[in-house]
Amino acid sequence: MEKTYNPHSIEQLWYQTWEDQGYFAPQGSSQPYCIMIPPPNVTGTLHMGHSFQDTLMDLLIRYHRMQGENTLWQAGTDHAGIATQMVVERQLAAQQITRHDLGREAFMQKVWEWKAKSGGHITQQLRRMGSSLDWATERFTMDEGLSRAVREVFIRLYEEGLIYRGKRLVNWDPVLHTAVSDLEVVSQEENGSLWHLRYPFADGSGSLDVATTRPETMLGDTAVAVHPDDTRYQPWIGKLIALPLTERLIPIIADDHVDPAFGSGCVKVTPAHDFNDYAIGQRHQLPMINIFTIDAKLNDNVPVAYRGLDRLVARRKVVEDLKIAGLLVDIKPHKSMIPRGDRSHAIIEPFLTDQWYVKVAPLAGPAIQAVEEGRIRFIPDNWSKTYFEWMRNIEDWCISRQIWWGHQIPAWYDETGKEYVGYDETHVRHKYELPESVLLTRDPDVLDTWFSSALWPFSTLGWPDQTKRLQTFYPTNVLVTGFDIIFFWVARMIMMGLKFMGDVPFREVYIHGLIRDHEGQKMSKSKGNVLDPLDIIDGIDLETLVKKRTTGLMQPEMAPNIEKATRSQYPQGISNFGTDALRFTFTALASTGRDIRFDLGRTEGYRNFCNKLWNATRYVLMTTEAKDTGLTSAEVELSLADRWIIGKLQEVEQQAVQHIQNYRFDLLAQALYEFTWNEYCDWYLEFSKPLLQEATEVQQRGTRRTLVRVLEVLLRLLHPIMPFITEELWQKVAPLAGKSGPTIMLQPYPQAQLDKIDATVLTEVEWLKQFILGVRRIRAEMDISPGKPLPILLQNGTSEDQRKVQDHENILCRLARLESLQWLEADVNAPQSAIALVGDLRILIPLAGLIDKDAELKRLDKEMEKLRKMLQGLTTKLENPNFTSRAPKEIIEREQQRVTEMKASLQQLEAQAEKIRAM
RNA sequence: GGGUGUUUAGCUCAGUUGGAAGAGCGUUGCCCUUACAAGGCAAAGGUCGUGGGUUCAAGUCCCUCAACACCCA
Repeated sequence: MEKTYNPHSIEQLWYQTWEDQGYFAPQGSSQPYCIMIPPPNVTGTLHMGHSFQDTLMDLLIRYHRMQGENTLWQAGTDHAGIATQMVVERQLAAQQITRHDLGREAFMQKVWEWKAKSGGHITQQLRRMGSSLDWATERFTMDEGLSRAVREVFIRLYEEGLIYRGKRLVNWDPVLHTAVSDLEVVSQEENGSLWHLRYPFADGSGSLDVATTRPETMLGDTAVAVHPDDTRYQPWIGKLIALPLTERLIPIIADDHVDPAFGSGCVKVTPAHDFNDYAIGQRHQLPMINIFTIDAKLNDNVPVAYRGLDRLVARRKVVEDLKIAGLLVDIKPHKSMIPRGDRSHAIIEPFLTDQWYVKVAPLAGPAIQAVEEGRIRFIPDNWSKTYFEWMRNIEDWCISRQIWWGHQIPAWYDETGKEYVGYDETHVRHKYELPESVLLTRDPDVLDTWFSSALWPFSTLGWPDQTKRLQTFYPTNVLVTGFDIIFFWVARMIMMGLKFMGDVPFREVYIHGLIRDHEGQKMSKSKGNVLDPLDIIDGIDLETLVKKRTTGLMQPEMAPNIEKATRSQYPQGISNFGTDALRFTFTALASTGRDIRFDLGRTEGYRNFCNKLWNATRYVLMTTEAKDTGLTSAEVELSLADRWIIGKLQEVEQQAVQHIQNYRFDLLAQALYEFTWNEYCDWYLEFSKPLLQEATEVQQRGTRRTLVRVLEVLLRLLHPIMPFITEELWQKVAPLAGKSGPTIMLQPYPQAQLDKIDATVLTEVEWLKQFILGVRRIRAEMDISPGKPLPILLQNGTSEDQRKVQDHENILCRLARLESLQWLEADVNAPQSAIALVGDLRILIPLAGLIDKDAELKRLDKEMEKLRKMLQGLTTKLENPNFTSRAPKEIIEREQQRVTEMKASLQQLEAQAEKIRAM
């Protein structure tokens, strides 16, 4: 074995083997366990959020697979309507072609070609993470099968009246010319102005001032609203305004949603161009005047002078014209939230269009109930509150998009505009008895990508066919996802699952936090703080990293700052930490919080952990290979150390399973790290060294057997977190432990055998540790070289102490680096010494030539001071009659016990100090 | 404005039914000790955001306030 762990020499090879051998496929007929991958965007590349989430899913999957369950991790990607269409359009644009030049059919062909060529990028990256997805049954939301499921659901919902077409306000992207979902709109604070406009009364008796951030929309105003209790305006409610720049008269209305403290307390109401105003318009039956074209230019509903102007050009002209008319009161700087499309970066407009909707309320009821009744459990539980909050205020879901790439809506219109819904045109004609003479045109719109994602838990398994897979794996066990898409995806899957499968899509929803940078900032290209998981795995030099972060920026002026920050944060670039270290980092970070700060220092630490495990294995192999590791029936004797580490192993096995079941991956990582490093490596391997040198052959056989067996189990315990290194090492260790099999992946996950924990063994090893630590502490504090063997004297021990010293003399001498051990009678006057206590046992290290007398006195003083302080606190507590009369007996006894021990120690130390002083 | 969280060591975070304040990283010493310097041995470092309350006992339960974050409007 290499002296240093090198992830790259092992990772790819093992993944290839696993995939080729078909280990990722469900196996057997035992209890099924299934997780659906949240399908990543087919145009996407793997980011930190994915790799975090996929690590946790893979951990669960590997654990359950090792438990022998029939385990499926369903693979797949979604077709990402807008994103994919844009990618292909951009390629066409390079050849000066638009999709309209090609026509719909040819364009779709181009998209499929792109998908075949480049659509597998993210799935390749998932493989680099070690994800054990069942690739053989990978699905895509535009597959024929999934498309059939989409049509089926659409038609059934339509026939039940749960899908309808209507004119509503939607988020409109004026560049892409489509409705977009809330998730695709990013609102950010931008500098703007608040314009105060004067609206004169129609009867000339005065005017009102209104404040607005969007003066151009005044051309579509249909009312002015004030708060009903606002005494300033009460007299004018019901009066008419002569809307400036137009010929229209609009009423002054009262509505409690008006904030009297904002601006002048009067708001202009533009129901066709603002979501709040739309609601006001609904309440007051106001007319809605759409003043925009699909490009967000002013249309023919405004006076001629403004027609055809872009909204921002129109804004300047409106303001100018109002100023000329003397109706501009004031302009104040104002910060407001500006919604922009996450793809086009255009300002999104609330826009009145005909769209298809899902009537959500009837579906939401059962979905709420499923969570209330515990048929679906959120972890952590408090996310159910967020879920309920949203589900109880749910609005209808706009599912149509005005793009080409996606599931085209299965609706046809005749020449009068009447709609017919069916599987295809033939079916529609048959179903509605339409003769060939009726000209039908298909609705050009496609469905929101989330519509097909909502069906993912059953469409991937073959629905609407009642396949064996569907029967086996639905409902799935757990959904692993971020809280940001509870509304967009989780809730919709629950609704659709209940509706079409009659059962929940998953029994548990594990909500994890979102990965942020080391300062808690969201990672984004524009901030230049993005880390690419592949760069952490493979490493990247500084220049490449800088280049990667500063090219293709939306705001190129940010580049110098980004470059500076990057150079200062990663002066050496990023080292190649490997997949296992990255996975361990994610596992250790997966606590219950909602923000997770990612710090590469952690990854480095866990890379070191891999190296530790690697070298521990090297040691074990060096001491056991080609030797008898107790595989035959030859006699075996287990030492105290052997029995101790076997006991500790049972404890950590028990904890590991508990933590996985509780979804506390951070605690899992911590427990395994602690056991590996601080118990197995720091103590047990050290104990084994003297044993293997000095013990009898029967005992050595026992220790060698324990070394390999414990390591073999440990590798299995760690496998779900770190699949590669554990496989590599297991292949070497397993035969020595009497295990065989082609892969660690399919070996059983360790189960604790609690009867192997022996309390007396644990206490005895604890005693050994205290003894060794006592000597080491003096050595370190007295500046005695760690290499120098020390002669020590022992005094005042019990017969048990004497027995222990005798039994473990070689361990004590080796680990504490002792030259000699000698017992003194209690009444013998010991030479001037430094002292360490293990209970009543005094460990004396003669000062002669080694230790400064004053230094030892100082050390003793410090220790005594600490003891006195603690004693003080405990004594007052025990003297309090309230405590002694009300606290449970065990607690009181324990405290009394502590006082006794401390008093004894203090006495010993005081006597020792006295003695040194006297000499 | 409504909702949900967070506040514990220099940094990032754990902390079970209330019963001796923990880890990793960083810092400081000493050591290249035959598995590992990506290491070993040891040490320092905390009024648990504030102010109250319940209790024999509060990081933990209740209330107040403050700061910060996110979601919805």
